[in-house]
Amino acid sequence: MLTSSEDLAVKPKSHTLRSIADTLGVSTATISNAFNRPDQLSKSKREEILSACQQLGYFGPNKAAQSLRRGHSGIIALVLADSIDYMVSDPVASSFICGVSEVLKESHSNLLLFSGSSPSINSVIDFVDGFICYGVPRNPALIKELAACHKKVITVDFTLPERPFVALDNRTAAFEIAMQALKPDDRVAIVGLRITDGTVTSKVMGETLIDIDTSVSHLRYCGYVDALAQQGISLNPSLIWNVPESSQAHAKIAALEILQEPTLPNTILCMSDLIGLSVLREVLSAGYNVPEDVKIVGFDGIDETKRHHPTLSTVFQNSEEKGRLAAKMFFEKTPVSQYLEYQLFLGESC
Amino acid sequence: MLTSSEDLAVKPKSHTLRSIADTLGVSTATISNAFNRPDQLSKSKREEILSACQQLGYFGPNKAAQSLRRGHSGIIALVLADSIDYMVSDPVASSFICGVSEVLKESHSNLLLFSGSSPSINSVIDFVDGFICYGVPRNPALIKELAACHKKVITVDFTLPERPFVALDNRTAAFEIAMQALKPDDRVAIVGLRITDGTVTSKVMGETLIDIDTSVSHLRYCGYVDALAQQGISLNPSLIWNVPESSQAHAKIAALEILQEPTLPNTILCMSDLIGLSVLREVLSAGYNVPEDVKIVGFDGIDETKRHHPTLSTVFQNSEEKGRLAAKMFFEKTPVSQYLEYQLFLGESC
DNA sequence: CTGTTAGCGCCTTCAA
DNA sequence: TTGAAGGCGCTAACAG
Repeated sequence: MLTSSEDLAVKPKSHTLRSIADTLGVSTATISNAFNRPDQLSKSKREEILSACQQLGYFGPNKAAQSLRRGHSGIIALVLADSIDYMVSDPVASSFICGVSEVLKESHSNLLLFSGSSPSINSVIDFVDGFICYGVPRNPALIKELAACHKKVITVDFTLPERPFVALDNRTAAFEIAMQALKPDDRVAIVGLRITDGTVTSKVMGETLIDIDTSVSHLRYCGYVDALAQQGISLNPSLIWNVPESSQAHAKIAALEILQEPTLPNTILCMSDLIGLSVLREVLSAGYNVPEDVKIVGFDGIDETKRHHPTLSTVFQNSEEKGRLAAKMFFEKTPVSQYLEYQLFLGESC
Repeated sequence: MLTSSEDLAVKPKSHTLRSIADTLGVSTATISNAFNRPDQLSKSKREEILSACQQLGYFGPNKAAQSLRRGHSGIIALVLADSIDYMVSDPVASSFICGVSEVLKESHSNLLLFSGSSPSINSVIDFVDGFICYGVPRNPALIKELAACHKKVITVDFTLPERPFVALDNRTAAFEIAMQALKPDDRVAIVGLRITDGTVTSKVMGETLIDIDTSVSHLRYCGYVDALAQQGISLNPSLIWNVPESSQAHAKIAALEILQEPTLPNTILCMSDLIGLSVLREVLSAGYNVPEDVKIVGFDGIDETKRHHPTLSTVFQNSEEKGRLAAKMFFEKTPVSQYLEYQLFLGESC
């Protein structure tokens, strides 16, 4: 009596497989099996053990030890292109995250959010079963690490040698939407999203464009240029801006600079809807008419474009579905790369 | 020569502390010390080892093993009130996540996103160093688990016995903003956010309100009721709605129902800005004037309220700062609970 | 169906 | 300064 009440009082420490086995008078394997391999012991014994554990406050084998032993944890890292704070507030990125998390939930896996500007994936690599990589990581070192990494890696909207990916055909989509907007003799400006490594909004001019051939920015840029060529329009190299992230604030700067140009471009190709909407607002509030004076094209198809008037012409992509695809792909034995469907949306902006 | 090139070719397997120690001809402790305790060996030896490891492609001790041994991982779980897909798209929640992630980055910790509707925290408890809990978890079982859990737990916007928390004084804030809006003889409706456990938007009527005394919903409700009492206004119990999550879609349903009421309320107290804005839109598009016919109050102070006209009266809280506070608190040895500042914002909606 | 054992990869006294 | 050894808590063969 005394002893047992003392035991209780003195036990703030948590149980282990071993300690439980001892107090229940069975071997550790039996406890382990009770939790992990129902077929290895009688149903009655199993239930007996499980309920005893419940009573004792033991909720199953330690996951960290389990992960060490088994070599997998059920945690999947989602590597965002940029810092988490930025990505979470981007509607396109957060839709993607939603899609991923939906599938992970079904698979009883957990989501580790990892920033693409972190110094190295090594701080988590041993904890996770692999990586879903959303966009080219801001830190180029991560690209190499992910390429070399021994764990499963799925890339999204860019490619890595030998790795399965899910992506939009950004080049074709950009080409097609631009073709809808462009007329011969248009004076065109491009507002690029992360087409250089610059961290402030500015004209691109001499700067070298970001060098990942398969990056979203590169492909959309090529698509726009393809369309210009097709229409026989020459692009004035001084009318290309770069914004480092898809936000109102950055885009507004570019928009204001465009409005300062000696001759106003009459067509502005933007690499995201957030940028497109921002440019649209500024152009309107400067007193111009859209699309009569200026035509504007966005990209992504975020909800806000539908609520806003004039509506923005854009490429609609289902980011949530993209997330689901990437996550499902993660769990396939032999994943095969996929392109995501998209739709052109012809709005009132051109 | 031959052997070394063969070695290289045959080595797809990754290194361990042991294997590295062997090939370098030192003990495992030395390698471990080189990475973890620079003071335990000569600077020169350390650098020699580190660069050899670099060469070999060994990037330091396995984190999973380290975590098992040391008992901590550098991973912190952020338990969201609801499913991840929903929370990420809520501007208030995502600002909070931003704040948290910002501090975690500085502390070189990683963020595990965990859904409040998960069946149990046990699936991650052994991987993480503790929990930051944003709002009352949808699954009540988690509340108990978190209360009993042996790891560090910080709660946000609700409390758990003996656990440090960061919160807004929701009751006072709700009281104050309601006092600004209310006039004696107002006919008041309340659109509550998760004030019951219902999963669809509907009138509350007989249903019991959510029973966590310290929950946001409960406190805001009390604050509104306090203000009504103060003004001598009686609340018609059939004019209380519950929306299960702060989204346009759900709020719209409540708004439309309110507009169907035989006598239109002239003051609508909403428990979030997303709800408030949605109600505002519906009221306007039904042809009523704001605030002449109907006054509307929101809560949170999200960006969109400033861009929208008429502007919404609301309580502004800095969610990002809240996130930072919670994360900082997590790292303190003896954290002390804190209340977050807030500001009343008097808009054109009342 | 149950128990024994050898590690998973590491850290940390302790002795040399 | 370095090396040897005992676990951290668990799982998967293998015996019994």
